[in-house]
This record gives sequence, C-alpha cells and structure tokens, in this order.
Amino acid sequence: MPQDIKRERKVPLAPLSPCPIPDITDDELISISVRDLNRTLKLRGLTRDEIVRMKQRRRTLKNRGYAASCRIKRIEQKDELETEKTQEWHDLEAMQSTNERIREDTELWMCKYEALKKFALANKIAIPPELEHP
Amino acid sequence: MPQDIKRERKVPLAPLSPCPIPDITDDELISISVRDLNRTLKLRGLTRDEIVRMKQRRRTLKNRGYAASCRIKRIEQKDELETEKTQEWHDLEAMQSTNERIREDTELWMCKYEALKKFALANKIAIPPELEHP
DNA sequence: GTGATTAGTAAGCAC
DNA sequence: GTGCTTACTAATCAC
Repeated sequence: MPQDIKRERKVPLAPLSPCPIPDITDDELISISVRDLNRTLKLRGLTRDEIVRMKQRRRTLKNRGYAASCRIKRIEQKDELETEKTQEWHDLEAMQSTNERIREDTELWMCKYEALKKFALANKIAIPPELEHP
Repeated sequence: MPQDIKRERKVPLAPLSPCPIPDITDDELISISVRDLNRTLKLRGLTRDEIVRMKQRRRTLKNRGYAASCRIKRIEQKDELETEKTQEWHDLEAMQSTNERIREDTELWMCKYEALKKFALANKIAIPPELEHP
C-alpha cells in the first residue's frame, strides 16, 4: 500500500474567483482580521459584488487549511492507535516472561518442600498432619 | 465529538453535465458494460461531444462510489484497531490476575517449606545442608 | 465568523 | 478502464 505518499499537484489549482486586489496575497487574506479586511475593502472602493467575492475567497482558503489539518489529525490518531497497540503487545510479552519466572519460583519451593518430606519419610520422622496438608 | 453522524444533503448535488439520454438512470449508467454503453451511444446517434460527456458522467458517478467506499474502509480499519487495542487490554488484565494467582502459589509452598523447617528445629532434627539451601 | 467534519469532484497512480 | 487515495470545495454543524 504505497499510498502514504504526499501527492504532488501537477495541475495548478483552478483559480478562485479572480482577486480584485492583486496586491493582497492569499496568506495575507487569511491572516488579516475581519475588521482590517473590511476597512481595506472599503478604502479601495470595491463594489458590493467584489467584496462578496473577496469574503468567499477568504472562506475557501480557510477551508483549504481546515481540511488539511483534519487530514493530518486523522493520520496522527491512526499512528497513535498503532503505537499504543505495539506498546501493549510489548507489555504483554514482558508480563509473559515475568509469569514464567514466577512459575519457576513456585516449582522451586515445591521441590524444596517435597525434598524435606522425602527426607522425613526416609528417616521415619512423623510429620504433623497440619504441616503435611496445609 | 458527536461528529459520527451521517450528514444529510439538504442542497441537492449540482447536476453533472446534462445527460443527453434522459432514459438512462445513473445506476444503469455505472452498471452497464463499456461495450454495451458504446453500442447504445452509437445507436442513438450522439455527437462526439455528447459521448465524451456521457463517459465523463459515468466516471464521475463511479468516483463518487469509490470515495464512499474509501471512507467506509477507513473507519472500519479504525474500528478494527480500537477493537484490537481493547482486546489486548483485556488480555493484559487477565494475565495480571494469573500472575497474582501464581505469586500466591509461590508464597504457599514457601510457607509449607518454612513450616517443616521450623518443625525440625523445634524437635531438634538436623536437616542435611543440601536440603536447607537447594 | 471560525473551526471541524463530511460527501462529492477531479487528479494522480497502480494495475 | 477500473479502483483507490489524496487535495480541494462546498455544505453543514457546533460554538
């Protein structure tokens, strides 16, 4: 799935509705405050229609950014999930090891107990019942 | 995040390039084979331009479907990841319990062993060193 | 109005 | 040509 590649745009974006103020870049258009934008538009004597177009252009440019961060967020969340899954898998493996170790410990103490009992039996030493089956 | 809601389209889709053959539904247009489509178009004597428009309409409708299944696939994969994570979490909890149980087992055998040793000491029974520190 | 999300469109790529 | 994926647009929702 070699689909995680950033796709290059070989055909330029269809120009938005033509920008009535050529000396305002798109970056400026989205960063400027509504207040300042309105002042600038009035100052240049744009028609109502041109103003509407500028507002729409601003909205579209902003939407473009929102969509991009939405996509980024999505893949970040996916990465996060996968990382957590891997971590839990490691945790599981570690606990499996611990488990094995404790199991061996049990075995060890049981053997020691049995050895003592065997010794008692061999030497005919009676063990109190409550010590035999605790 | 109440954003998992199917969004309703209140504004109808902008009509694609007008369909020169009104009696072919969109569903038919995407299901029909290329071969049959070409035959039909020729039969009706469509102009080259109309044929291109029909082909494009078909492509667009298909793309609409592809995009939908792509989105569905994406959320399915996400659900899958989350399910697996939950499962691993349960596994981890289960192993934690097992762990605890085995730990108690170890404790039990150790106590039994110590009890025997204490009994030996109380009754002045000498234990061979190899049984004392195995 | 802003930011996020969704369905749809077009372009790109792999087959 | 088909199917999938991506960037983008417009619509919609919540705030």
